[in-house]
Amino acid sequence: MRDPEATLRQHDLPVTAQRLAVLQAVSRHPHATADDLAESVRAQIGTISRQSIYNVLNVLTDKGIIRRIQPAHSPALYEDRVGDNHHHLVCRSCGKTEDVCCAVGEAPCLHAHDHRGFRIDEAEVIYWGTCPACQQPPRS
Amino acid sequence: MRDPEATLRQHDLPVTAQRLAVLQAVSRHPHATADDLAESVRAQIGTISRQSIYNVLNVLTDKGIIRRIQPAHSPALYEDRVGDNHHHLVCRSCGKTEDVCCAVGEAPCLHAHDHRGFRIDEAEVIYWGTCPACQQPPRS
DNA sequence: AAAGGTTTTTGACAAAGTCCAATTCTTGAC
DNA sequence: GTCAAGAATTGGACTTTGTCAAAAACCTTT
Repeated sequence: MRDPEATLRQHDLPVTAQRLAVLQAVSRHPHATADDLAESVRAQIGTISRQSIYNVLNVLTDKGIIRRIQPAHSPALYEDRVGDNHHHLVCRSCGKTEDVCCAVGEAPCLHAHDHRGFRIDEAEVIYWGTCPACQQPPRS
Repeated sequence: MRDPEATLRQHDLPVTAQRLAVLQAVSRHPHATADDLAESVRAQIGTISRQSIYNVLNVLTDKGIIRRIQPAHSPALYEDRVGDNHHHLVCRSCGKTEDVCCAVGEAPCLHAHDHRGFRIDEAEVIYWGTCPACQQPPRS
């Protein structure tokens, strides 16, 4: 995130310390939970209420400034990287989450299409597996 | 589901009224929530505890007899149809959920592959959009 | 029919997030 | 710069979805 303040203004959002800090925290910690972000924000500006964390994350998500992903068995994760329709790789064992580019060229990811009368606007893909660390046998 | 009782026995699960009823309810109501299923089961066998609903759904899911899907902003949904790696179409507005066959042939859905050292075992795809009913303008 | 192990039930509990009213802050006009 | 108006933040209670644990009831096998 180049200029968080400008980003807020561009979207007609009043600039507050909480919003700046949350936005920077999301930028610094991709795939963090609301709780993780609260900790990071508190380290930066002292205190913030739980409700504000959610308020800010919700408004930023609604404006499309950040993106929310919600893998099963996990609280929502937030990321900075929007508009490129990338997907995610999630470790079933430890929850480690990584970005992954759309694996099959344009379809079905970037190409919105209709199906059964549904107007489709997004294809969300999560690849489930085991990360390198969790593939290691536990050692004595 | 042809023979719920046989299915349970095939998986070494003791046959109970609760399990039979839950299995039949899942079969009759694809994409239902645990709560929906509880209602359906109660209509069939009178009463069942909330915990049993979860116990049964969990054991059936673990055995691969049913499948759990967890779209964002929704409690978990359960379905009967397993092993064919189909995907889902979800309406952002009303939550209506439909099955959809893998849209791009074999990849990336049925073909497990590795990426960044992750051992991938499943590609979960959710198509988000607006269902036909929710596309209608509200009428007076 | 009885023993043993599994399920079911009940009730408390936990995590993630939302609702609401009161307070504080930001913005834009003067 | 100051002030008013509207927006954001806070704190606390609450909701939803699901799990934990112990006691009671049940299913299978002998």
